[in-house]
Amino acid sequence: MVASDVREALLKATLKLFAEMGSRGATTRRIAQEAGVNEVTLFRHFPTKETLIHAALDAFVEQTKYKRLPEVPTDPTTELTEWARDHHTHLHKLRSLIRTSMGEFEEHPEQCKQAMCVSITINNELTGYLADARARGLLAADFEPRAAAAMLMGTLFADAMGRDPMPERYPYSMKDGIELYLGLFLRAIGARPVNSQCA
Amino acid sequence: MVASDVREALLKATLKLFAEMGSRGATTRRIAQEAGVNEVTLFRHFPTKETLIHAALDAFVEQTKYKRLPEVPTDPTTELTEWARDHHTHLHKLRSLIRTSMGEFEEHPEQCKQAMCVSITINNELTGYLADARARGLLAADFEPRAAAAMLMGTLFADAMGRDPMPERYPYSMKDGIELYLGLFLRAIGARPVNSQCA
DNA sequence: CAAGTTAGCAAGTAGCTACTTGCTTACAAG
DNA sequence: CTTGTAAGCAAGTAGCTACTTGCTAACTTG
Repeated sequence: MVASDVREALLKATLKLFAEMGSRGATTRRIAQEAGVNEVTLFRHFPTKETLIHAALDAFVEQTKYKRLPEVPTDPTTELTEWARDHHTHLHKLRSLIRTSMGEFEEHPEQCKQAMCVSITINNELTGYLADARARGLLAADFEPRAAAAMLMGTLFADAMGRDPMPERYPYSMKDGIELYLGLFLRAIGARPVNSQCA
Repeated sequence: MVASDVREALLKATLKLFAEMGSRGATTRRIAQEAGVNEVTLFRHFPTKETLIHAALDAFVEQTKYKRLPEVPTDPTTELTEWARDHHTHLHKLRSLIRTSMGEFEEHPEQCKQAMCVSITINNELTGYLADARARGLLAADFEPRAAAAMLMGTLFADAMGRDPMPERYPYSMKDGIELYLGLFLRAIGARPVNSQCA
């Protein structure tokens, strides 16, 4: 086993255990065992547990890929629906990690911010897209792109985080939910609805 | 000090420390110190730490009060705006506790559900209100109340949870945010907007 | 073949964890 | 005044925590 393999195995194991039980629960013993290496080896690669967790989150953020919105908006209804589906899938896959990171905000604010920085980028991109589409006359003229972005992302976020703790609140499927949310959202921002009665 | 005072102090201290550092971080030693009692006294009142945390969350849920929507909807714009303001304040006050509980879902799902049960009730109430208002012709006829409720609550939830870890995403004040969200939401569900151009 | 690197292993550090035991003190009710 | 209850305190349990030390085995590279 090459040194870089050990390092990678440790980062992967750390991310998994961190998502499952937080930084207190992800003990060096458990991480080493999950990675299949000796605990001493862990400390030869990372001086402290804190360093290891930081590196694991860093590596995770760096390798994260997300679907980008088109630079030039042409069909908000289609483009936003497709984007929302992808973003929700992304959030749902990472729900444990996100919940754990946010849950540790009080104790480790920097660590939490580190994990959340991707969503800030995505939020900015969505805001920019909405502003562009509005400027091009594809949407209503009188809405605030930042708030609309917060609304769509917040809705998807809450759905992805809340589905397993509160299934009663989400009786419809993820797929149906996104369609329903998008229907409402598109009407809110004045996009061309499928059955337009008004504009 | 009466026995019930000790019990209450322990429950209060437990809730505070649990919100700050989760069930692993809220050690019996710290809880006892925060409550101003001896650690042995803690175990005389609660056989295990688990029991104590459960009781603390139980007491919290029981004493939680929230603003109710009117049973008969008459003015959705005003009523929902007022409700949203109150609900957001409520979420924001409890953000640490909510984040921590959700962060521990993987390890303690029942404990998480216990803390989240209030929001299920609130969600049902909002859904009912929207359905009633729609049936009375105060809103558009073609939206899904469950999805709309999830959207409004999700937006407020994400705002309240995300404001301190990601201030960049919420450059506007809480008060302004709610107004912006409500403007969008009311248009989505076809409520009488303040400056109507269409219906 | 020699030298350096990397890992495993056994053991040990000091400190924290939930929880227990035995004894003492304070107070309130009969 | 006596009795029961609730609390404090000191000490101890067994086990886990991050992290260290010293030594050995395997592999790679010059």
